[in-house]
Amino acid sequence: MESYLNALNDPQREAVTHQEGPLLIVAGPGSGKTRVLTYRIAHLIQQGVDPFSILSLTFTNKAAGEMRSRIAQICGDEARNLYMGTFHSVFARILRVEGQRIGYPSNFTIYDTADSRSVIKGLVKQYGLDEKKYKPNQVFSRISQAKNSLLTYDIYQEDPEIQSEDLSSGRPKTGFLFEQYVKKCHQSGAMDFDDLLVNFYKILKAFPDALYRYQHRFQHLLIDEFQDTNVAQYAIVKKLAAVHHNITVVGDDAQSIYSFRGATIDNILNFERDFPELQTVKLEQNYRSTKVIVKAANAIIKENRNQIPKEIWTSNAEGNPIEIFRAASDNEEGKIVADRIVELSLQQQIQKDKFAILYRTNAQSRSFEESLRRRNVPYRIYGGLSFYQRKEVKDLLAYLRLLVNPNDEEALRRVINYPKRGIGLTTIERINLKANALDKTMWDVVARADEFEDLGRSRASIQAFGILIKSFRTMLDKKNAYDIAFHIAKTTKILAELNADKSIEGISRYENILELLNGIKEFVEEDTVSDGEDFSNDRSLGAYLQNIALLTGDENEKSDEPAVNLMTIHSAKGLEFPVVFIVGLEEGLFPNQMSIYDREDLEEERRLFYVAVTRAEKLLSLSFANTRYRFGNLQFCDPSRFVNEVPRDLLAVRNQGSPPPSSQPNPDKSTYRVPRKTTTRRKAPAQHSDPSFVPDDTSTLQQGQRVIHQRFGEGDVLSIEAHGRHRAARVHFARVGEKKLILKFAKLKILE
DNA sequence: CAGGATTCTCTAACT
DNA sequence: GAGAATCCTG
Repeated sequence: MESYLNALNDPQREAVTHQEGPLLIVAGPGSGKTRVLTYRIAHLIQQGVDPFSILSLTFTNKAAGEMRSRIAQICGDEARNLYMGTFHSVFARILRVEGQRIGYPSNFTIYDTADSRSVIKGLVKQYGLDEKKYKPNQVFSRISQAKNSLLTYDIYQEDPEIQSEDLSSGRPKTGFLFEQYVKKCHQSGAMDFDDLLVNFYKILKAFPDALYRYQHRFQHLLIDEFQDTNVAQYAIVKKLAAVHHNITVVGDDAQSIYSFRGATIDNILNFERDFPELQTVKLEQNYRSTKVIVKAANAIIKENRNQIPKEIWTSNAEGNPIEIFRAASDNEEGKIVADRIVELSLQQQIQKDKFAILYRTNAQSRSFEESLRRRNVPYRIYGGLSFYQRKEVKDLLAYLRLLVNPNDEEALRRVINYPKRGIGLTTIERINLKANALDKTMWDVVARADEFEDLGRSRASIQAFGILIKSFRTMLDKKNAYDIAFHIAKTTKILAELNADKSIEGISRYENILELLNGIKEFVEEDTVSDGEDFSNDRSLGAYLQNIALLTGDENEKSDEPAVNLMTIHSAKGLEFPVVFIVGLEEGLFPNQMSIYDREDLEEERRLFYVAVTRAEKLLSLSFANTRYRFGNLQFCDPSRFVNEVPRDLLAVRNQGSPPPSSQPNPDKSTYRVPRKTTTRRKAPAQHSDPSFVPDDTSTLQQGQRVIHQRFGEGDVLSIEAHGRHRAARVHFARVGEKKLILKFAKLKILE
């Protein structure tokens, strides 16, 4: 039974058999990280550690599921007792029990980002703030950032630096909105994703008995993808491990790609400081990729200034050179890639599921979908709009949410007039005002509509709605989740209404509802769940909602036909494929426009490229297009600088596609150099390209001023905001639309 | 208040 | 180019 230790190399074995105390595993891509983690957990169990006392945290559901099943393969049933899942799902589970301490019901709702934005939008309206300035998205991400750094709204509102940032971005009321948002969520019995971290931390901090309980329950902590944890996550983990110090973290600074979400590499440095007796193991041997791919990866990451020096190596075969394709357009890029997939799978008998197409943004999937469909190549898209985010699905789910938690205001707003029952916006606002005046929730007002005279003409409809929901609620204890959901879909006529729509979209909506009902049925009938993060036997409606709230999209796999994998690079993290296509390698797309002005941002993009490259086992292919549709209009693109960072002797040019539309005589086919600034061939020649253009000092630039940019022409400054440590201006240019410019770098003349 | 027409906005990544 | 938000009319 100890035989699994023989399958490991020295550092791997050291990591697996490490006894007590803190352990940092620095794991390069393909170095057997997941294997080490799973073996380590299995080893702990074999050594007599109770699986109930092991907490293992991962970053995505995908990773969690994979780990659990791998451990089950070694340890069998015992694996079921492990406490294991994503940070969010594990903490959500704990908060069902502990949330009461801070005034949350055990059946609290989890708001997704759409719900959160909707709350903020409502608040902006309610307080009469400028809806043009206070965009829900921007306010929300500001609040989210604060929460992930464990800043409360009090601190936020008192911090002079934060306040001056909000002031200069034209949103001084953000702190106020933060406060109102938190209060509104609390009143609605709802937590957003960030609250799942923040509130757990709050409880650990404020209630010593709770802290004691979890410190002693979780004797061993294991954290995967540690480089992608944020301040809140680390603060919690640190508290939990403070007594026993049995904490293993696995990470790779070179693969840190979530700083936009508050992840900070400082956590690794803090870890060494907080646990001084730390032992470190480095896993540098790559078992995944060919020598060519490993060499390319090393060369790419060397371009970054900030990194822990290390070099991955492999004893695998040299392998084929990296292919590179130039396409005239995004559509042609789709065709080239699809053709190459067909060719390879025919020539070398490669199964379709061995291929992956990786892109920077979800929007890029379309040209590949089209070309694959045209060639009858099956494919599977990961990510994008999840099943549970579709309107019709959310609508029916909102009924279920409302039953379980009537204070869930977002759910109430969603269904109060769906299907149409004559309760329009005016009436909804009236209910809201009344609720605010009485310091009650909207549901309280609806439920007691008969007591309120002044609800206008729709009062009867409101009453009827209240009675309807109450009648559904009586089913909660008697019927299972499926029966309730089906009953609702039927009696509200949602099913009939969707079935009546025979358009293509209508049919698909109807099918989605049926699929949702099916899913609920499956959930109800399953007696235990052994994979995924849920391992309780609670089959109630509340349990169902909790179960799906943190799912992302790639569940519900129905076809088992081998299919080409399409996904963003972010969601490809942790995965590997024999043949990988990295597409859309163009300046402004990858690296993304937003990140090319700041070294740290650019380095994160480069790490993302590094992650993409290291997904490939045997064959790697890069491609870019000369033109691409974005915003629905044609843009000309330069090849990504990242292409040039791949050593030339590792590259093989596969084609030159159609000649680029501009005059470039397609010079040396063996290389694609990024044109230097001087040779930039932009369609619209700059109006002010004259060398005498002398930029003004923009250190005091303010919103409302008018500026001239060399290339973009005249524009109005919409706002000044912080961008990392720099000041940035959001400028609307008459010719090219809105751009965000880092003032330190942008050359601007001030007009007025 | 509902339904249709039109306009706007967004596109960076995920729990 | 899609999907949501807003406007307009009945």
